[in-house]
Amino acid sequence: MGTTQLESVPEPKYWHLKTVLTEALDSEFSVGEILPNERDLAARFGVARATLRQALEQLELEGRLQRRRGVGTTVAPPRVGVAVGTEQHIWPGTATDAWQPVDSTVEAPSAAVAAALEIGHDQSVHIVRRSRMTHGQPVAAELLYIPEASVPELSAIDAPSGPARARAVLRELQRLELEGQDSAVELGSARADDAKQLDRLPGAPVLVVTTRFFAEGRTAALSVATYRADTCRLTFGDSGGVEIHQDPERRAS
Amino acid sequence: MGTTQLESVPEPKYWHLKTVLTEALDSEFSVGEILPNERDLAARFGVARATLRQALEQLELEGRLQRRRGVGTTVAPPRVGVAVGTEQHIWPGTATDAWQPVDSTVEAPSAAVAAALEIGHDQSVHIVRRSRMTHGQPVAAELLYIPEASVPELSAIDAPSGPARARAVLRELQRLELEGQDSAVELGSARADDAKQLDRLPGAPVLVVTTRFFAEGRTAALSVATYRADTCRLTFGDSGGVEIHQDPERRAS
DNA sequence: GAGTGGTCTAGACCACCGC
DNA sequence: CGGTGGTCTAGACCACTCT
Repeated sequence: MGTTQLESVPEPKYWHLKTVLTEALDSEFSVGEILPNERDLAARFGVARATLRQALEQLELEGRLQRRRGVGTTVAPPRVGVAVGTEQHIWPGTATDAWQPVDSTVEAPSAAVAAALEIGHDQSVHIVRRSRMTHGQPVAAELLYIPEASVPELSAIDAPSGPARARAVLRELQRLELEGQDSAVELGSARADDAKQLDRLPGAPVLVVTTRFFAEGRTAALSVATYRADTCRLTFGDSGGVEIHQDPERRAS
Repeated sequence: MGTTQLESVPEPKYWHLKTVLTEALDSEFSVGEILPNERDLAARFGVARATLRQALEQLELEGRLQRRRGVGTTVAPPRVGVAVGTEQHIWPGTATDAWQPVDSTVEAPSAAVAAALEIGHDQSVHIVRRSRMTHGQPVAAELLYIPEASVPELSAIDAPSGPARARAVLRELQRLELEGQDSAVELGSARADDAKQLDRLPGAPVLVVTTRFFAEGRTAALSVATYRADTCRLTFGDSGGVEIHQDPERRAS
């Protein structure tokens, strides 16, 4: 009876692997360093490649690793904090805007969008696509839904297409005075077009931030922004940077 | 050359599967209904079980399915919106509190926690464990770190242990007047203890909400709350319920 | 073309739940 | 106990990137 515990709950191999790798990342690797390839790592740990991949996938989900097909697996930098809660950073068109307009179209809204905007299913909306960059990397792709009622002066289409068109819509929208906003965050997986914009594969985990903007007593716009879950930490509130994790502090080489 | 496109980008099977299943969920299934088991489903679609599971995993990640070992796969209800942004709902001990105290200990803080609380590594902190319920289901597990300086009257330990002890700490903390707070959201995977509290397997995807509470010009407390990513939509701001998804509206049988 | 990660297979066994 | 989802294997081929 003096032995170690009988292990009534044997730990899955991939879970143990993840722990070992986490410790290795904390102590033996520096940011940007490339790991051995999956086949070598699997052999080194004496497991099947699929099992190793299960561990790597979790580590990537937690933002510790970055994997790129055809290239390799590298140690990821700490997640970047991106502000999503302060009005200044979000209300389209503000000076310190991290968003880049991509293009814009006019379409009939889906039922869900129409409901959130409190408009009829037949009233068309402007859809502005934007892209958010941080440190030269794309971190978010956004679809901004704007009822035509919010930009009444835009009846005649002056701007041809592309970014110019998007900017024209945003310029009109900016005339409204923002009265409040309302956000929700949930986990999703990247649609094919978002994935391309975010430089990820389709299905990659993303944080979907849905924001309603209120002006003139109505819902003036609806933003659905998908952020890369692996590289982003969304910050709300006054100051911008909490730097806390459950695990011990990390170090660089 | 009159044929369909040459498909220079063949869609992965699991991705196509996911699409098919999503449509089936939207049109042919109602919330709570149980799906055929994985072996049958795989056979029906003519794929290996592992491939089918890849599709199911994504659907579970998106909150469309719920899988329980030994039981089966069921159609998940829409995600519940949980408010995390309003001070009233979070500041410990408020009347309309959805949190249930579990227990409390005094420990030396990890380096990361000490840094966030701006205290020395040697000053011990109270750690209060709480659990958040919604609709009878556990949705979040929290660790609240409270420097002893924030609850000076608590030097003598009156309450024995467990929930009573936790409540005593919270009661003291509540004396402080909250001056502000500061949150960040990121994706993580559940640690073993959190997973048990959330009724999930270790490694399950969670949304980690890190909140700093400010009072008396200091960081008075630090909360690290892990929410079930599959069932929760975190809401910030005034009103509580945005109900938007990228996909068409869902229906019930 | 060589090397990487991404997809897929067919099978096995295990842990858990409810009967 | 039978049925479920969870883990694991050993192999194959594909898509991509870089040189």
